[in-house]
Amino acid sequence: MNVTIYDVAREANVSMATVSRVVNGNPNVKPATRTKVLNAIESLGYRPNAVARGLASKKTTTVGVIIPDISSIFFAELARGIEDIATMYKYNIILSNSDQNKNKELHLINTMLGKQVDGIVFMGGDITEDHIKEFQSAPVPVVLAATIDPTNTVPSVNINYEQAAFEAISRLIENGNRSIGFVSGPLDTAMNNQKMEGYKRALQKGGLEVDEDLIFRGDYTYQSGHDGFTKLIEQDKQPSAVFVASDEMALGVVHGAQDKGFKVPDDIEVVGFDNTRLATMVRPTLSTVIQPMYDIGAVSMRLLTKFMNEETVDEQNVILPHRLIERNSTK
Amino acid sequence: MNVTIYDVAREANVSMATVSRVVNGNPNVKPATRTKVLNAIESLGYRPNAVARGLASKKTTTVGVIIPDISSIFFAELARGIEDIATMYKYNIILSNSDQNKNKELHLINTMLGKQVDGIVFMGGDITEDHIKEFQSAPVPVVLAATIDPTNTVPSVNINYEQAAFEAISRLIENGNRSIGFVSGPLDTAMNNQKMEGYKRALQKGGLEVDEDLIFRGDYTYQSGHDGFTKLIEQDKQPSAVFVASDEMALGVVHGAQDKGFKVPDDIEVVGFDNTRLATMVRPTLSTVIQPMYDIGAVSMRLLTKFMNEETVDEQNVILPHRLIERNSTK
DNA sequence: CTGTCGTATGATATCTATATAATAAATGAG
DNA sequence: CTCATTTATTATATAGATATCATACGACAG
Repeated sequence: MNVTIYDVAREANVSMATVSRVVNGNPNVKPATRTKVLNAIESLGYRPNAVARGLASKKTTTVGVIIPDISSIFFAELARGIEDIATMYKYNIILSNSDQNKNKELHLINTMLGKQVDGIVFMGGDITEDHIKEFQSAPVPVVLAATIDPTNTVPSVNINYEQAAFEAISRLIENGNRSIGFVSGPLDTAMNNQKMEGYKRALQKGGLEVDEDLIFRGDYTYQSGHDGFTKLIEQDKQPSAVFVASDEMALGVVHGAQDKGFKVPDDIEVVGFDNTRLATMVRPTLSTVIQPMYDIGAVSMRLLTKFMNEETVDEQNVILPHRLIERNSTK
Repeated sequence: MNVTIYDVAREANVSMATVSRVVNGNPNVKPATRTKVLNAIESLGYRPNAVARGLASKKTTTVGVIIPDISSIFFAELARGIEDIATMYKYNIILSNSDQNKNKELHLINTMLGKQVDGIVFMGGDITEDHIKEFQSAPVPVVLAATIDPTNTVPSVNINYEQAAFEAISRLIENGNRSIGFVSGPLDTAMNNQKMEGYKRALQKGGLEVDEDLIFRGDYTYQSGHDGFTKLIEQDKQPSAVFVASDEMALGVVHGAQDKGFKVPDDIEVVGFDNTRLATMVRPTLSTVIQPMYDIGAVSMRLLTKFMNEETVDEQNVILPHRLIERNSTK
């Protein structure tokens, strides 16, 4: 049997209420009593039972984190941002992978609510009405990280994907490219649609036509980037530049080009997205859109703490700054 | 106020005990009663409170996972293996980063035990006596994943790092290399010492001398691999091959070599370690030692479930197979 | 010296389940 | 049809903390 608050109380000759006060740093305890209790705690090796505490106080100091895939370099970085801030505010995180499967996502939300988490950070792809209903009926706050709710109903932290894509493409147009391919992510998410819109808007503004043959729908993997390039280069209107929706796919594009004898950036310019650590691990190093993943994680967790503490929040849909960094895969 | 088991009992005109039985799938419930209860649960939207359940049953179906850095591609893959098996066995995981800081590690263990986790998967570097003491006095089982306890006291899942390094070096010697550099990880962990021993044993067996100038101590980052190569190539006895303790550093070595005008593998052969996804994302693709990270995670979690269920375990220190995969960074 | 107020402490209800023992109902044997 | 057994159900203790309200104790004002 474990040592409980009651054992400490007996050992120190006080009531459990007093022990509780000492443990929780309540100031209304005589220093002498405090010492007595502290000694008892020490000598018995007492460690408060967080489960009992959670039941009595209705706070678990635990937050749920739902993530598509922790083994993805992108989400892992986000998760680290979340966890660091959680630790800073004395929360622990329960982390689960959803694989962006809607049923899993909804199920995980319920499991976590059952575990009485004090809040949830959600990362996913497609936010449906069912998701929103679930979030709104949840008894605790929910924050979306790097995840777009088209209705802007749920608090979230993102960058402006449309604008970011627009800027990247505009830069490629400035460089003189007249035919620009796009290796996209799966088009069932609002985030990817925003990138698509930015791509199209930039082309239009630059007086270029949108050619559906120059758009390849990848799945974020290196291999799909490689495949994407192969596909694009077969088109009549061969692209002289490719905008890619993630760095990992962009590496695939770079190597796909090199494997076919193209020189990057001389024959083909490539711009990635995210600025994961990968971007500097290729030759040539990758020009990419900086998406501050760690910060998005950190800011969403911080935002969540505000909701959990019932602090006032002036803007519940945070947009963090992005930036295009030009390395050696562009001219 | 939330709906509790008591509300359901009243609604269904049964006792809370019966509701509890239905919820937990106890067969001793009349089908008619079961239906009545299920309807009440449905109509009230009852969701069992896992915290109360945890307090009463002393089981939380939650396990703690202590990991050096979730944003590392290596550990992220391990974590995914852990989480998948945890999910399979209906456990959730509380995940925390330790940065391999001993105080943080010990503190996290205590926090998690306070939260009444049913078990712990621990990943770290240096396992000290303090760690072992902590693990042994813990009221729940602990399993080490990809982490070596020199005393073999604590259950663990690893590969044989010494043998793996030995084989990699032996292969390089077979290829005719007489001067082989080693870019190591930090040498304060048993794992890295094992790699070092394998390196030395292979050299000795091959009749080559161990030259401390050909050993560079990196820190697992790409940059340190790059630096490592620069350093090694300045030595009198220039290496014609480099064995690197991680893939990320190996990429650094490959690019370091290329940046200095060396051809890989013609001038310099490079062998990495781990076989992370990075290995196929470089040109040339990286020859490396396959360490099955996902499997190590999965097997350690599976091992932990056995301990938690008090099943018998025949071998508590599991060694998984490794293999050298030769790609294009070696001849 | 009494009454009041703030600080320190205690007693007890409460949180929401499970576990256990007691009881009631149903089933089967003789 | 009765009694023994098995199955179904209830009542209640319990897990280990916090929250709330009550009480005791000094200090100090009047």
